[in-house]
Amino acid sequence: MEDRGISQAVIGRLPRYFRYLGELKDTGVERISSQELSELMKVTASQIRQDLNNFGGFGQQGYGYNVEYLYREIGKILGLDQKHHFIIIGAGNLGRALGNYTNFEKRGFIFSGMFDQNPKLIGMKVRNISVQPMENMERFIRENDIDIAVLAIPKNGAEEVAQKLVRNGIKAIWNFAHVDLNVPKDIQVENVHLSDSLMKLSYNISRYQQENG
Amino acid sequence: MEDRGISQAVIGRLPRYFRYLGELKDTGVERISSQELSELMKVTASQIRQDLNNFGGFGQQGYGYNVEYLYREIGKILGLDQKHHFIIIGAGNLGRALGNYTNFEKRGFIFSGMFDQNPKLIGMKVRNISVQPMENMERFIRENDIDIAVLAIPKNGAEEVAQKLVRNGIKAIWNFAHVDLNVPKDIQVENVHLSDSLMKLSYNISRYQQENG
DNA sequence: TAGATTGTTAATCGATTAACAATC
DNA sequence: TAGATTGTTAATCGATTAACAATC
Repeated sequence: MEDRGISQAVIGRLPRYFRYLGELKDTGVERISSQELSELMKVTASQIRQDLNNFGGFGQQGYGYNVEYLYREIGKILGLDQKHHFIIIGAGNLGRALGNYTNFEKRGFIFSGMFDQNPKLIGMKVRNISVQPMENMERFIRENDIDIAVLAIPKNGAEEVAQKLVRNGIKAIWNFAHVDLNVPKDIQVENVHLSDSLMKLSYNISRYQQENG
Repeated sequence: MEDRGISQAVIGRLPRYFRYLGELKDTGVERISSQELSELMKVTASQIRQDLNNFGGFGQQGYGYNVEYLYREIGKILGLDQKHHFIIIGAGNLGRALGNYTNFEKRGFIFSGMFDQNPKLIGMKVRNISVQPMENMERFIRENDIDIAVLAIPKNGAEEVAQKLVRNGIKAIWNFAHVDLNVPKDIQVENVHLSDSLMKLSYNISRYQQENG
């Protein structure tokens, strides 16, 4: 398994490659060299070749990379050729916003259910999905082959819900709650801590001002 | 200026320190050693000490760190002692969700305006803020001392809006549009590419399955 | 074939961890 | 003072970049 031990630094760059290649493909570009791509993406050509060669040789000496082919291969590496059913926990503003993102469907992520503990929100529709009470969640996961749960609830309830998710066989949690979840390491967790992101921005504003008056 | 050239790796960890210290403070913990904090946060004590010493010596030999003091100092480093006025461009689901996050206010980020090009959304209220037409944006930025713009629009319009923001003196862009913005380097940009994040999750699911059958 | 460009090895750079003297 | 723990230097580890032989 040569795929083992790919660093998260590399994995974190794959979606960006995928995006640029998709755009190139859509504008009819057939081939591209690591040099050209590096200028477009503002990274080194060396890094591009190193990154790709973690997964195999997708290029051809003297030619470069076939855009369509490379795009498709990176998609496969990212697992976008597979379908994933996901549920959203939390039908607040953020949960509803995520539920309405139709783009996820294009990448194989299928919005299958939505849950909330607030009785007022039960029955509300987000796209074609009705919000269900939390009590239905565990059974729903087991019966509907759900692999991803999107946690869009306040941090207080997050840990408890996460434990339930794990017990019912969820494979991955996309965590928007502002807390670090404590789950077994075979459960994949991707954190989106919006306020952390905003603080980084804040830091960089202050820093810039300090350095430049 | 000893603050110069702090790596983004370090900066990216500051909000997490800030969060843990805030929780410790709220539970009444007065002092903590790098060792104790390292166990809590699952990082090395060495990394904590190194990270903090980029900004100064906040601890005391034989004692550790005063939680309250360190919390406050990291807050200052992050610029959270300053007020930042922000506007949200795009009153779609995501824009509205972000506008409704009252937590940002606690950190000094003040929601001051919201804009959309869709006539149907003009006048809609998000908290106490009315959605205004895009035409008002440039003047609003100049007249209301806005430093941060939250870009919550589709990628197609993002670059054009970004240019307008820059021309009117915005300092930072919190970019949720799925595109890399082309702005001068004195403009701080923090990207939140949700679909990239989801793809990383997808990769890790596939990888885990491959390695474990 | 000659030219171009990959795949890959080697060199460099930066970030993390370990160790320990300084000091509270 | 003795013990604890920082601040900081040194060692290690990993990631990025450079270089170039392989090859299309």
